[in-house]
Amino acid sequence: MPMSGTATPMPGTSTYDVFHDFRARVLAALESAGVLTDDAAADLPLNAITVEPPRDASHGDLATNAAMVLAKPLKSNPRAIAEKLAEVLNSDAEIESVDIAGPGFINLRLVPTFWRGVLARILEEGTAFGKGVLGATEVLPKTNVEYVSANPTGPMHVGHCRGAVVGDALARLLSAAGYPVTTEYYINDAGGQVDTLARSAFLRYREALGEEIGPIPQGLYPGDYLVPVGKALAADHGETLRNQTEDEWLPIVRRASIDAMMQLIRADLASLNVDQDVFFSEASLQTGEGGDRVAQAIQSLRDRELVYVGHLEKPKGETADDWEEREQTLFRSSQFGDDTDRALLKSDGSYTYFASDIAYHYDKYLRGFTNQVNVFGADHGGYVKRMKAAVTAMSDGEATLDIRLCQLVKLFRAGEPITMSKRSGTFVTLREVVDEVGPDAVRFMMLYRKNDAPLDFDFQKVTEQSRDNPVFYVQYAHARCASISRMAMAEKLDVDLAALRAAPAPFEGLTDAGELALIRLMASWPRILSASARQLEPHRIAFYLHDVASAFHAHWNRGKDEPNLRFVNADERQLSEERVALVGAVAQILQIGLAILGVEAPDEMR
RNA sequence: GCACCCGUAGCUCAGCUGGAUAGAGCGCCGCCCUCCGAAGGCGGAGGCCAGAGGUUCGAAUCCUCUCGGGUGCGCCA
Repeated sequence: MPMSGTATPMPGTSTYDVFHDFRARVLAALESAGVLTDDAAADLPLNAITVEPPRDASHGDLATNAAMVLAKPLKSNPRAIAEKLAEVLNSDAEIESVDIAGPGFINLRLVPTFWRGVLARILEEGTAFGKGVLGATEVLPKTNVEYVSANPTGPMHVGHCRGAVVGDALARLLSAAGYPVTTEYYINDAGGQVDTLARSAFLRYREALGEEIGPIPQGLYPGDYLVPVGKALAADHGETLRNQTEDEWLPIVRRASIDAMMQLIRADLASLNVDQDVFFSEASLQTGEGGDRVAQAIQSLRDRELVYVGHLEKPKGETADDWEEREQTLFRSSQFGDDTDRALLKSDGSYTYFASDIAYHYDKYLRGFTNQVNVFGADHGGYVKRMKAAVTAMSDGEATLDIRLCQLVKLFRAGEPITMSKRSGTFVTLREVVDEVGPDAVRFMMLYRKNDAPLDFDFQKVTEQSRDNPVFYVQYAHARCASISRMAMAEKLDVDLAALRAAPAPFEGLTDAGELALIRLMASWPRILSASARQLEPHRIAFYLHDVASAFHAHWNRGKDEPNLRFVNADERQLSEERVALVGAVAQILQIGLAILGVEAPDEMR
């Protein structure tokens, strides 16, 4: 086997992580160097010891801060510790050189054989490489990712797009890292807006029966998408609804309209390759089999003495000119970090949206989700504290809620901003965007930015086939890999991975710095995946893939000036096979990463 | 007024939850195709990390304040 002795992964780890491996070696070296004694170790900040890639590759392959971290508690100086440590590390056959640099960094350079062994390992793990990194070393909580949750009152618009993509990628990311994940859409089908929807649809129903309805009155939804709903109602119910009172027809029309809107929405989501596991109805919280779940959730807060009747102070904003003081049923969210307590009941005694949402999150907790993640638009930022407060309160701190806010997306066409307004009808739907640029471009661009940074989306740029366009750039790298494999086939190369791995000195032909750099970059994948999942930051995957693509394109181009570096060379069959295997590994990493982003990895882009 | 987010190259943004000389793309300047996909690559110029204090071996990163931009602010959903 290529990996000898100490190179075995950490116990229980299913995927190979160089950084874990060498962190363990550093800790072991600290012991044998006499730096760590059993009784001293307990008090030392061992968790702060990291093994990372150095910022500048010229420093080496790996760097550790161990000496700097330990210097103070051991009342020693970093260099002294580093020197002791270096001596031990130097005896590791897989470490080529140990350098002490800067304030006390220890830089390790590993022997090329080691990196070739890593390549063998990566190829052996295949598309499972990196999978479950976090789950292998700890028990991960049952996780629920809720996203989109747009009101079921019409088709989705671009504003929903980012949340949909981020939520979906987040779920894929967490799942890849080993979390048991369920994705969910919360249907807001209980508020006043669905009654408005029903009245709007009822108008379309009368229209379908031949009535002249004229312009759609203010306050109702004017969109054409309700026309088919009206026709369907006419077909199903004929004249009967028209002769009923609103109390009679409203629930019927509402049900039908919501169902129709959810069909629209789910089709929109499907066009982006988004499909949640669970669609949870807000209305079912009150009318479902479990009785009034909202009342139960409020009761659970009451049991914790977190509900009271009181008054809120007048807010300072401009919005409160018609303020009048009222007595309200309130939740003590301020005990959990919120700015003020929040209302659970309206003055007419009905539940607030917040109360329903508490019940919904309580329900998720009762279903076992102690790790909850919500993706919201930035305009719901004010809602974050109270919701987190509620989850903490109801679960007595057992469950955590993370909320990712997505900032606005600004649309451009060739650098010119596209102004959107519902009034003027220049209102861009999600479907229009996907139809024009395709799901891959939409998804990648939405993920090629931190979710809390605003995003400019230029229709022209994202369809451009050039390196300006990161979607294309990464996909092109994959297509290029595939092209090389085709070339290898044409040359009748027999790339037998098992045989290559089993060779006495696997991949010994891979000696070029560019080849080894690619292996090193690929070796950092588990680290990228775990950091990305821990931080709930799918954009890191996108940037990493861009790095991989860049390193690959760069190396590919070197083959133009130096033909001996080309991957496929008919005269060097063994070497070519090893290189094609390397290319296969690059393609594999790109596939794994793109799958998390939900973007295709095409074999051709002609 | 308060809360949350943001402020990094001319522009758009990364910066691995405190590490070494702060990076990439665009734009600008100069190069590389009888060659595995030039739909690509290489090199150059370009920075007081908004500002001021603080924490420590070490700060773009953490804390405080100031300035500037965004979002939101009693029963809507």
